[in-house]
Amino acid sequence: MGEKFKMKYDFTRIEKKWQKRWEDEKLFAAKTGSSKPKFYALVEFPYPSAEGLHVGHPRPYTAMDIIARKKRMDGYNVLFPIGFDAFGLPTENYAIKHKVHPAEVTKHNIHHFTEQLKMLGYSFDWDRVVNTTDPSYYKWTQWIFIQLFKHGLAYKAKMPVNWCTSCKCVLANEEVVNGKCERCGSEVVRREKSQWMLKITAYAQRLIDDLDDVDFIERVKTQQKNWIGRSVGAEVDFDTTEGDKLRIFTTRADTLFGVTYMVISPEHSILEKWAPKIKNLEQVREYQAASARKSDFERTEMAKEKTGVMLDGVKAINPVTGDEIPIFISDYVLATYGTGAIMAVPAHDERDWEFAKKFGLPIVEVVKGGENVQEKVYTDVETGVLVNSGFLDGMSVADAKKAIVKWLEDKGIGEEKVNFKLRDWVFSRQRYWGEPIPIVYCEKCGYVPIPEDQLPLLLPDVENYETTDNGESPLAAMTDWINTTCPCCGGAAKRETDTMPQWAGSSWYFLRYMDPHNDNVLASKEALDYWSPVDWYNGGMEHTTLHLLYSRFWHKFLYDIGVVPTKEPYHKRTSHGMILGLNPHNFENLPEEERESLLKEYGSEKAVRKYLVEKYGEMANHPIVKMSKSLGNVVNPDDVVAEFGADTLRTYIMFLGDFEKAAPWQEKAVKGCKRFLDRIWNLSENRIDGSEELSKENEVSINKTIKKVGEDIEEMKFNTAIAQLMALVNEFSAYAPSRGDIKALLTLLSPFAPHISEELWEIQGFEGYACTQTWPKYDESKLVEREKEIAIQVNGKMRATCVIPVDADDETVINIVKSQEKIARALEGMEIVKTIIVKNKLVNLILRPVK
RNA sequence: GCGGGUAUGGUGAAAUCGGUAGACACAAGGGACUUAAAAUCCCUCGGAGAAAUCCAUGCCGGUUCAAGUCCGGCUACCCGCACCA
Repeated sequence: MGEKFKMKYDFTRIEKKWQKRWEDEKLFAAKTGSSKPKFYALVEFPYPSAEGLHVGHPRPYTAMDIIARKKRMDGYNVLFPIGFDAFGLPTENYAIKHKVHPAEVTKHNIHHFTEQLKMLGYSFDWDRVVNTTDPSYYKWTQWIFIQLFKHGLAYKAKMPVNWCTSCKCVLANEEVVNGKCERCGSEVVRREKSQWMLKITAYAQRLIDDLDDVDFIERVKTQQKNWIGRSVGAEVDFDTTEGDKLRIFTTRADTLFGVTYMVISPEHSILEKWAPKIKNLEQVREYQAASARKSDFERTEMAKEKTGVMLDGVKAINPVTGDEIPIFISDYVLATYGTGAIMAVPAHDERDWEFAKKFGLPIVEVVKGGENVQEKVYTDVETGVLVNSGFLDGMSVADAKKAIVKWLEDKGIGEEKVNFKLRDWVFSRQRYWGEPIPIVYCEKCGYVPIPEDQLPLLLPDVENYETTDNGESPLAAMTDWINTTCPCCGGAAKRETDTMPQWAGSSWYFLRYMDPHNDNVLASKEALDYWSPVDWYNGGMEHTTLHLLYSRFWHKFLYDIGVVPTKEPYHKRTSHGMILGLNPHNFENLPEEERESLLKEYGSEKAVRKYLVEKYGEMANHPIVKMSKSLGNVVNPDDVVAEFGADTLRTYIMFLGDFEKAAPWQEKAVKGCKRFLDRIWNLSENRIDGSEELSKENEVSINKTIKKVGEDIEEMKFNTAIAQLMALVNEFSAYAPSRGDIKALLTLLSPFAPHISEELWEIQGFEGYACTQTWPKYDESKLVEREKEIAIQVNGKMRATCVIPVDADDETVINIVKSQEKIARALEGMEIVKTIIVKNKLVNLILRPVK
C-alpha cells in the first residue's frame, strides 16, 4: 500500500470497462412514473447506412448526451433514447445489388451502428431502442395511417406528381430541391399518377399559430412559416362569354379596375369544357403538351422569358369595368396554387407586367405613386393611392382591399380567402422497403382499411426488389398477396401495392420511446401523460420542412383524436451545424511538397490556384467543404476512437466551434483535447488523500468553473465550457489540487468525458459514480478574488493597468491610479476634467491642459 | 427577387450590460530533458517600431468619455425558398 506507480491512460481498456458497467447496472434507464421531475431529451435517430457512423453523427449526439447527463445530475428522471429509422432507398438499392433481403441488410447495419454508438459512451436507455422496420413498430405506423384515413385526412387522388427518373418513384414537394431529387440528384419530371395523399393543408393554420407556444430557435420557426406560406387575399368570380364563371385568387383585389387580361394554368380543367369553342385549339394543345414535358427545373430556368397562348373564342368580363378581356394560358400560373387562374394587373404586378409587355397588352394604372407604369411596374402597397378605380379612388391600398372585398361579398361574386403555399403530402412510394399501406380496393366498397386487429400488415417477401419501369412497386408483381377479400363485403379486392415514404416511421417514433414494448396501443396513456412533450429535441436544419413539419402534423392529428396529451410534440428545438472537411484540392490544404513543386512549376500562387480550378473545378477555391467519399476527406469515428479514445473525440467535437455553426474537422487539433485529458490523468492517477473540501487556493477558480460550465451547457456553448475546464486544469499546475478539487473537477468533466471521469473517480475512491453525483452549486461569495486588475484609460485610450482591492471606494481607486508612474507622467501640466469609474473594471480620466 | 445568417490573428475560435480585443486550443519559432526521436515541460507568438508609441474586429459614416458590441449606409460569402398571383 501507498506505493505509487505510473499507470498509462489506457483509454481503450477504460472505455470498454465503463460502458459495460453502465449497461450492466442499467444506470441510464428511464423510469416511467418516477416522482422526480421528468426530462425528455431527444436526438434524431439515425438511418443505419452500410457506411456506418459518420463524424457528423457524434456532434448532435454528444451534445444531447452532455445535456442528458447534466440533467440527471440536476436531479431529473431523464429519458434519452435511440433507435433506427431503417426503411428507405439505400438499403433497398444495396439489397438489389447484392441480392440480399433488405431486412438482412438492415439487421446487419443496425448491429454495426449499435456497436459504434456504444463505443462513444452515450447514456442512451438501450432497453427502449426502436426500429421502424420491425413489424411490432410499423404496426402502429399503419394504425395511425388508418386513423388518418378514417378521418378523411388520407385520400387517393390522381394528380401531377414529382417523379424521380432515377429512383423511379414519386417524391413529396419537400423532397424536390431545385428540380432535382433530394436523395440522388437526378432530374425530376411531372407525371400524372394516382397517389395516396395526406391532408397536411388542413393543419396549415395551426402549424403556424402553435409555433408561438414552443421554444424553437427562430430560424426554424421562420423557415416553417415561409414554407407553409400563408397569404390573405380574395377569391373573385369573373364572368366569361361562355357563361362559365372563372374563379381566381388574388392578394391585390384592390387593383380590380386595372385587370386587362386573365391567365389560367395549362392544366386548368375548364379548358376541356371550353375546347369546342376554342378556335386555336391546336396551338393550345401544343402549349399544354410542351409545359407537361418540362421538368420543374426547366420550368424555373425558363422563368426569364414569359410564354403563353391567348384563347381564341372565349373572353372574360371585368366585373367592375364590364370590359371584355382576353384569357391566356401560360405556365407562369401554377395549377396547384390558389384556383390555378389569375386576374392580371400588369401595372402593379411584376410578372403580369412582363407578360403584358411581351404580348402588347394594355397597362392601366390604378395605384398612383410610382413612375409611368408603361415604363416601370409599381408594386408598393404602403404608400400608393387608388386612381381610375371608381368608388375606390383616393383610398390607400389597405382601405381599398377592405372596401372591394365588402363590395364583392355584397354582390355575391367573391370573398376574402386565405391561401397557403403548403400542399398536401404525397404519401405513396413505388418501392419495396417501406411500410405497406394497409388499404384494399374493392370494386363495390372502394378503398377500405384492413381491420385493426389484423395489423401489422406484413411486408411480403418478393423475388425482385426492383421497381418496374411503368412505375409500379415490386409488390405489384405479387399476385397471391395482392388478391384478397374485402373486409367490408367479403368480395374480391386488391391490396394497395405502394408503400409509405421514409418519413412515416419518423413522424411518431418519439412517442414509441415512451413505451416501446406495448402490444396493445402505440404507447400507454400513463407513459404518454408522464413523458410528453419532448423537452428538448436537437436535429438538423435540413429536416425543418420535412420530418419536423410532418411529425408536428401527425402529432396534432393524434391530439385531435385523443391519443396524445399535448398539441405540440416538442417543447424546445435546437439545431447543430455540419461538420465539414478540408478540401484536399485547395491551395492552402495541399501537402507542403506538392505545393512547393507546383509553385516551382507554375511560378506563382495565383497560377497554381488557376491550375487547380482548371483541374478540379470551381470547388478548388473553397478550403473547407462538405466531407465526401470522392474527395477522400471523410473522417471515420472508429479511427479517431482507436487513436485517441472516445472521450477525446467527444471533447474535441464539442470544442471545435460554435455548436450551431458549420465547422471544419481539423485532424491536428484533436491532439489538444487528448493533451487536456492526459493532464487530468496525470494529476489524479494516484490517490490524493485529505479533506474533500475545496482548497483555499483553487476555490475561486473552481466556483467560477461550476458557474460557467453549468450555464454554458444549458446554452449549448460547449466550446467555452471546455475552454473553462482547460483553464482550470492549467491553474492546477500553479496550485496542486486537493482531494476536494479533483472531486469537483471530475464531477464537472463527467458529462463531457464520462469514461476517464469514472476511472479516476474509482481510483480516488470516491463513493458511487461520477455521473450520478449532484451537479455542484457554486458559492456566490467565492466567485471573486480579493484583488482585481483594472484598466486605466486617459481620454478614452488604454494607458496602463493597476491592481485594486475588489470593491474599493472611488477615492482609493483614484489614488492608486494616480500613483501609477505612467499616469503620473500623463498628468503633468494637465487637469482632470472628468473621471469615469466602472467598478472593478476600468477608470477613464479625461484631461486637458492647464491654462 | 424574398426570407434567414455570417464576416475578429497563420488556423479553429473567445469577449452577459458598450468598458483591458484575441480567453481556450491548433500550427509555428526558441529552449530544457534525451545518445537520438517521440512524449512531456518552459518561453515567444495580430502588424509596424530600438523604444515611446501608432495601426488593427469586412468597407464608409454617426452616437459616446469609451464601439467587435449601438445607429445609418454599403460590400462579400453561406443557407433556405423561389413565376405562390
